[in-house]
This record gives sequence, C-alpha cells and structure tokens, in this order.
Amino acid sequence: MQIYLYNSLTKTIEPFKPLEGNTVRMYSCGPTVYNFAHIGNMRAFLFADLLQRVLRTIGAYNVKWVMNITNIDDKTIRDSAPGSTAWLPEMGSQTDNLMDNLLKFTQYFEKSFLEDISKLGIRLEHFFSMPKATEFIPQMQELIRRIIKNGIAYISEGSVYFNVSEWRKKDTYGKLYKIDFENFRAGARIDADQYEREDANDFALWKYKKPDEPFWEFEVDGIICDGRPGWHIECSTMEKELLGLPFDIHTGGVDLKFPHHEDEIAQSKAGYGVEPNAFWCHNEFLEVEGQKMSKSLGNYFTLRDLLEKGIDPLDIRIAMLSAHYGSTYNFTFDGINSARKARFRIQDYIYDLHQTTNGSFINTDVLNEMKSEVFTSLATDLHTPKALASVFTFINDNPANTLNEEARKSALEFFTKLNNIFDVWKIEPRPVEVVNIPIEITDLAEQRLKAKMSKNFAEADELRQKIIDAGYYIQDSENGYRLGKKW
RNA sequence: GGUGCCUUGGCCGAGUGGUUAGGCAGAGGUCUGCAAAACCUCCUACGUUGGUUCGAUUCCGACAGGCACCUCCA
Repeated sequence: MQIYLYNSLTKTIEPFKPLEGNTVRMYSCGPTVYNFAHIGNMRAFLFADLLQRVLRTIGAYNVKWVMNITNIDDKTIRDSAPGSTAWLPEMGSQTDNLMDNLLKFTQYFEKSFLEDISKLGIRLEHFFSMPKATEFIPQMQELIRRIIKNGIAYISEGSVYFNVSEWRKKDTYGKLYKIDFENFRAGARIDADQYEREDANDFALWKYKKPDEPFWEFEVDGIICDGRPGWHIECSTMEKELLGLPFDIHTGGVDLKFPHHEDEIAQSKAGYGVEPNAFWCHNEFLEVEGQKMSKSLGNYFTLRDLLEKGIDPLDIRIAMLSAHYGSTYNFTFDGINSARKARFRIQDYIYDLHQTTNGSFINTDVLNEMKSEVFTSLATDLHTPKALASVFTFINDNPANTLNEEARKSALEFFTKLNNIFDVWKIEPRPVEVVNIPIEITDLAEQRLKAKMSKNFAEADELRQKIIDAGYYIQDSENGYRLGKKW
C-alpha cells in the first residue's frame, strides 16, 4: 500500500517511495544519555517506532533503522566529572581517567535507555544500528576537514565553526525553519562566555578542550584542535557512515528542527556535497495535565517514575498512539486509564475471536472495509486515531460471537497484522486465570458464599467490601464466584 | 522582537462547507438478593467577533487565550 508522510521540508503530505529499491533507510535522533529518559523523549521514540513499523507492515519495505546515542556533550561531561553528584554507585568507581568516567557514566544510562524503550514495546531487533557518537570521532574529524577545505568553516582558538554567512552565498540556510536574519536572535540570549565565534549564527563543529574535559586529538593545518565534536556533526557523520547519502527519512522532535536539523543539512551538504535525506518527519511535543512538562511544576516524569506508580508501559504506548504524532499530546493519568480500558476492550475482542461459536456473520465486505480503512489511515501520515476509531466502530457493530468461522479467522489475521504495528495485544485465546489469591482472601470469599447462601446479605456485602479493599474483586457466578486481582 | 502552531461536548481525541468520528467518564435499561462483569439505549460540541456563502465548527480577517522554536530540551 502506498504510504504518505508529512515532510517538514516541503510542509506537505507527500507519497513516500524509497530512494533505492525496497529498502527504507531511516535515521532517528536518539537520546543524550545523561539521565533517565522522560515521557516526552518517549513520545519521540514511539513515533519513530510507529513509522518504521508502518513502513514494514503496510509498505512492505525493508527498514534499516538507525538511532544514535549521544554520549559526548556538555551534560555527559559535566555529570561524569569527578565529584559529580549525578554519579551513581551502579556505574562503578570513578577514576582519574576522564574518558573512562565518561564512558562508564553514559553506558549506564544507555543501558537504562534500552531497558526503557524495550518496556514500551520498541524492539531492539528492529534497529539496524545504534551507534554511539564516540565511536565515530575520526569520521567526524574527516567531515570537518572537508568543510574547512570547502571554505565553509574556520578555526578559532582551537574550535571549528561553521560559517553560516559564507554558506548562505551558496545555499539556503533555513530549509526547515524560516529565518529572518535581520531580527535573528534579537531576543535570544547569546552565550558569550563560551567560545569565540565570528557571528552569532555560526555554530560549532568541533569544540576545543577545556580543562578537565575528556578530548580527542585533532590537528588541522598544523593547528592543534584537541577537543570534542559539536552536537550536529555527530548525526551528519553517522548517517553517512551507516546509511549512506542521501537516505530516506530522518525523524526527531519538533524542537530539533532548529538548530540541530537545519545545521545538519548545512554541514552534510557543505562537506559531502549532498543533502542528507529526502523526508524530515517531526513529532510534536507532549504536555502533562495541560502544561509544559517541567521539573518546577512537578509534572516531570521519567518512564521509571510512571512504572513505580504501577502504570503498565503498554498503556503509555497505546495512549500515545491514540493521538496523532503531529499534534501536541496532553498526557494525563485519566488519559492513561482511558487508553488502558480501550486497549483491553480490543484485547477482549481478540480473546473472544478465538472461541468457537456458531455465529452467522459472513458479511466479509464489512470486515474488508474496516481493514481497508484502518490500513489506509495508518498509511496516510500514520493516522492512528482514525485507525483505532475504525476498529472500535467495527467491534461495536460486530460482536465476536456473531462472526462465523471464516470471518473470525479473517479478523484474527487482521488483528495479527495490526499488532505488528501497535504491539499492545496478545493474539491468543483468553488465558486461564492463574492469579495467586492469598488464602485469607479465599477464606473471605468462602465465608461470603456461606453468608450469601444463608441469605445473610448484610454480612455478605461486608465481606465483599473487605475483599475489594484488599485489592481483589469478586464476581458472583451461577453457583459460586470468581476471584481476581484488580488491575 | 522574529518564526510557526493551536483553541472541538465532563476529559482525551479525529474530522468536515449542509448527513453519527472514536475512546473514557456519565445517565437509563436487561441481568443480579444487592453488586460486579457483559450487553442494549442515550448524552451532538466545535474560543470571541466581523466577512464570504443559500448555508461555516469547517474558508478569509480581526480579537482573546494557549503553546513551541530562535537558549546543544524529544
């Protein structure tokens, strides 16, 4: 099926086609591993995951998905430095070797990142590569040399800067983000104390080492430039090394449009001579309870915070998939609960589809129409809310027990395929409930049954309340009851 | 100051120049000793204000409110 995607470069929805063959080469801006990822980060990664799954499942493409790990930047350096309060015992002991500290520190958060996204249903086997910035330093230096050679970068006090005004003579700077150079940064603070740039628009390709910072040796035209790469150059280099240029799709949060992605385009073209990629896809931000997530408002949550509250990560996944990636998503606890219930309704339907019934529903047209609607919605700029609406409309109108054998089989095939994208359901018969109920709870239930049988309803209700208060539920059945754990 | 986006029923969240999005919550009903679960039914909105139009929530303008980026934050 033809896939359509909104391209930030053209600001329109365009039909998507891989540049070469049947393989989509896709690069996603990954995390800077200096702390636990928060739910805003998670939305970006879930969006990228959704996209690559739709490309595989609906577009029938092979996907080479690369997500970088930024393990060298101001924050990782700061927080891995000796004496840092951000250093955790689990990272091991700090040494005099600054590079060693940096790697230990970032490896810890990289590992936690992989654990977190796995819990959210992002499958590590879907990645072609997850490169770390520190593994590509020579290639970054090579790219910087090229840009200097092409006259678009200059060295200042051992740092290398991209010369924006020089570049503007050759090409547009402001492809993703329209810039008014007259008023540019008029109201923005400019970090004057840090590095010596010729122009505020210029950005660092390479930063000269500061005392007590890990660094890599770098010499350009006899000038010692020992230091570390700038942020943007990391992506430009790794994309080229792992995917080749140009590649198909680049994803990231809207905040990265400028300057990160804009600078990436400029660098890649200035150094390699080509624009890095065809499609730029950006996810919108997330708010929490209608407000921007921030530590000061107390609505800043890492995934781990939410798991501690007992939230199932798959409910976070479905909640975020129930809004379009291009609109601001309001994360609320009510919303998570609502999404969970919706998820279970579909799950129950799938369970029911496995049961043998003698339903008479044979109108495959209705089923096929729903399938077509769902996949068309997903293929049209990943419209998950529309797709889910179609599913609900179908299951509302066609209870599982009304479907005949053939229709149930067909519906199960559909849900299997859908779950290749959503990945929040189990395509299997309803499991036999094997919840461990503590003896004191079953005792209460037995007492209640006795009370009920002897029509002592007041006592029965009292006992039921005790069971509920203990975190279980009890449902009466024909000649007994069902006990279970509340979720 | 510059650039761009948004404002839909109790909540979340689609969409459209004139006919029901969907989910959650809520109400009523069937069932039940009462519940729960399940099922059935109901709940019809589009920030304000001008304009275009036979007709606007949908197009255009203004206003109000909110948000984002310009600060190596997804």
